[in-house]
Amino acid sequence: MKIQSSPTIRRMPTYLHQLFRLKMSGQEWVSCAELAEYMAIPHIVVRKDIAMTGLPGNKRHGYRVTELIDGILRFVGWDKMTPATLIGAGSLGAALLGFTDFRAYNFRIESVFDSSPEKIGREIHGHEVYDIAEIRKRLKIAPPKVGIICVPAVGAQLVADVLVSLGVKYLWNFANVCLKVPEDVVVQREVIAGGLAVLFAKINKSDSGCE
Amino acid sequence: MKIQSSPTIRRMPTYLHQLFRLKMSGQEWVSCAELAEYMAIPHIVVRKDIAMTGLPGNKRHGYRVTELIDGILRFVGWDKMTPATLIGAGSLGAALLGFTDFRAYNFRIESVFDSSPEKIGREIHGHEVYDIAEIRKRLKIAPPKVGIICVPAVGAQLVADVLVSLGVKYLWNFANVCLKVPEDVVVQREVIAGGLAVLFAKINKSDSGCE
DNA sequence: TTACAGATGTTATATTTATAGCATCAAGGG
DNA sequence: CCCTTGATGCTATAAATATAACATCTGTAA
Repeated sequence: MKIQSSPTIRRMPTYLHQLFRLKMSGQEWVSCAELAEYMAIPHIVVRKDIAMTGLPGNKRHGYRVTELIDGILRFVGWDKMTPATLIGAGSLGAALLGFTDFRAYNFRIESVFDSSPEKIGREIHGHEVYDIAEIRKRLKIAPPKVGIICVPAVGAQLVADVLVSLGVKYLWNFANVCLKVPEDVVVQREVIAGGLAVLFAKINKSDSGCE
Repeated sequence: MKIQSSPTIRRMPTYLHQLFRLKMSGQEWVSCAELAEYMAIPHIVVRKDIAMTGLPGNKRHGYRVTELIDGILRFVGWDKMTPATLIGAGSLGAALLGFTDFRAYNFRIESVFDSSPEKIGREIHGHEVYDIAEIRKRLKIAPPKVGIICVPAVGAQLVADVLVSLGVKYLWNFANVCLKVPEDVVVQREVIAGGLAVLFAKINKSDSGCE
């Protein structure tokens, strides 16, 4: 029944993404100020965030890019491989399957399920779509750690129940409902409209002329 | 250069969604406890959130569902119509076009653009996809208030520049980059991996056995 | 009438997050 | 050799958010 959102943790993927780009471009060192400027946030925030990882920095050059990447991956828990399954290969599910950064996070979507005959058997971003009717058979032996729910709201609870009964303890829920799950199951719910609400809060503030 | 995420505001769409369902089912009154139980959060949180809207409640029955809906819509700024344009009709863009709650928020996506010949001219969830090359011509006269960026990371900055030059002051950015925009332009960036990071934070906590 | 239950409203406290200021260190240039 | 610059690290404060405890109101039932 606790609440937490942890803005610090939410910023980590953005740091990572930029760090990967820097690494690719051959840059060896990076400073808090540089990351902060890219993200348009105060550099203190970046410093504090990185401090949480426990990674020491060099007082002259900042942080070594590769070390910082490893440190953040370890901090978030992305240093070890995590298997996942995705239910619902609609547009949102397809978007997730096409998200390339997951590989860098060692987050592996190992199976994809859908109920629509048009989608079953098709391949999306290299993942074959299985029939949802086969989910028990396919996941019984080795249930993945994370279940990603991308089905329409009406079917989400049913999908969650099946996943839970298979032993999946962590759910990433994109459906527009709040799921009822046992206490030992953790749900992370994504609310797209939440971001829109925040945008509107900014609109209201700037439209009313203050600042 | 400020930072804010405002968990309170992010919860509003979820309240709304549930309230719409209650309204549809004919329920007239709702209590904080009922909303809290649905969302699996402490009821104090709900009370405080609703208090922010300034809406008075009835000490016996709680809040009138219709009044609460209107109060939240007004609080977020969704009581008046907001026109928007969406750039990038890939899977993510299509998912957004299929998000039905936008109508309830008076958030209207009036035009959709893409650069891919396969998509131009097609219709997605009732929206015809226009050629991105025509964006200046089509939006010059009446630029929408909000621009939704759903293009791949490489093209996002270019799209943002065009939108800004057309007078769009608010951007909802789903691309995996931080955009550089003038000071008077507001960007709300969505980071899907952020939610995954939060999920992993919960995994680490529960796996290490504390609690 | 009166006690009670169930709801909001109010006030206070704890916790988390953001911000600011200062100390410290390390290289480079006069 | 010392001073400056630019980076991290540390400590303190401010602001936002979550939590708790208590007060208040209102209908219902004994």
